[in-house]
Amino acid sequence: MARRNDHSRDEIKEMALAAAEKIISTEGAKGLSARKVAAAIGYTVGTLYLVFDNLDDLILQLNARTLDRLHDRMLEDQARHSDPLERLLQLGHTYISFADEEPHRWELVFEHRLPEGQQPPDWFREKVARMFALVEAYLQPLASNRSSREIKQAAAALWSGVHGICILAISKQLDVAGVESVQELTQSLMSNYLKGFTNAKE
Amino acid sequence: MARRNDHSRDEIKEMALAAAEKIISTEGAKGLSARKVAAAIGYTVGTLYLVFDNLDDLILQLNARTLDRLHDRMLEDQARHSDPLERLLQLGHTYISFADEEPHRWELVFEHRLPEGQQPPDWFREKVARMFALVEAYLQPLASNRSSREIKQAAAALWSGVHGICILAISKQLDVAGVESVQELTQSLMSNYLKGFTNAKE
DNA sequence: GAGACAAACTAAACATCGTTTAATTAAATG
DNA sequence: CATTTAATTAAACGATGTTTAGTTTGTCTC
Repeated sequence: MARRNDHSRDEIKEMALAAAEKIISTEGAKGLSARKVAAAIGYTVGTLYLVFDNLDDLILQLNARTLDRLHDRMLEDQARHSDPLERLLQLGHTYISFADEEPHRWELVFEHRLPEGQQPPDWFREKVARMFALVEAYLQPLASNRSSREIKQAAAALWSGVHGICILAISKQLDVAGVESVQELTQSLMSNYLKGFTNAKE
Repeated sequence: MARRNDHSRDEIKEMALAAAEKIISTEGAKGLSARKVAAAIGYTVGTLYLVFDNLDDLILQLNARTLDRLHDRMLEDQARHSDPLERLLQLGHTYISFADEEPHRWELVFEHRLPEGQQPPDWFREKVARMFALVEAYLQPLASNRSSREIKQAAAALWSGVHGICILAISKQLDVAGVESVQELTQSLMSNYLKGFTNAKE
């Protein structure tokens, strides 16, 4: 059969991404395959390749959704606080919580590698940059005496740190180090760093 | 042919790991395959499966070597300093340098995932724990007033932070954030955290 | 030294994977 | 109604991890 047109190209894309998300969530990155996604939405692999360039493209778009959702969550959770420091700490908390709730989906964002030499498209890189910018924005009022370059760097340091905790926690390597509470570790990293950063005369 | 016994099992293992290391270094994780390793050492896949349980086993042993080498480098570089703070900062520096020089090999250690539900063997987890212990040991003299639990947590925070920088740097996501020098970022993370951690009354 | 056993090694197979191809079907158009 | 055109599939290709059965060869025993 052909030209069924039961679904538009965009609809198929949406269905495929939704199906892929479900597979990832339950089976992890290794469980994802083109045929599995195709079967889940009642189409064949061929159709999938009509809508996506290849599997990397599909994964990239899936990761974009994850980043969007994470960004939304971060903005949402901000509403709970008005104190600048509290808001910043909340960012870290939300980041860890999200990764904890959706480990496989979060993992895929940061562990998927494009073929050697190939870089993610700009629209993807912007979504990552947006998260940095969020940290930067909330850091600003805490360090008004610092240059924008210093604040940029501090934001990068903070996010990298929280990100590192996230990764090690997900791969269970923090248990080895005797860490009891990941959230507590995150708060300690952030607040100690901020103490050093905001008080330092140098 | 059979029973050539040109090489002992251990020799084959050594050859295979060396070949795998070369493949990883030049082609990255995706370039690694059982057949490629086998061909590189003049044997067949079957022989490889006589010496390793499976590819995951091979990769695990390869990663163990990488961790050993990293640990050695860290100990070596320590000799350059006597000041405790300098030594601790040097740890971070060495970690970043190593990852920068051997990105693919380092990446494989922390991005390789065993099948769902399966955990790395104890001998592997110990190698990771050893690195935490190193940080902890050099942190001790800088925070003698802190409890061992607090020092453990601070060591975990420091290592997670440096680790996070490493990962984001390798996947080029720090460029997006406008970071110029990864080493500078690392030093800033560590020293600001330490300022906060060692000065804090709380 | 001949024969038997066990171990080393290979070739070939299996199922699965990403991706491409050609063929087929059905809607849209004239 | 005939024809074009686009949607969809079935089938194929080469590569993957892993297993299987078979073949070769060193070593041990008599």
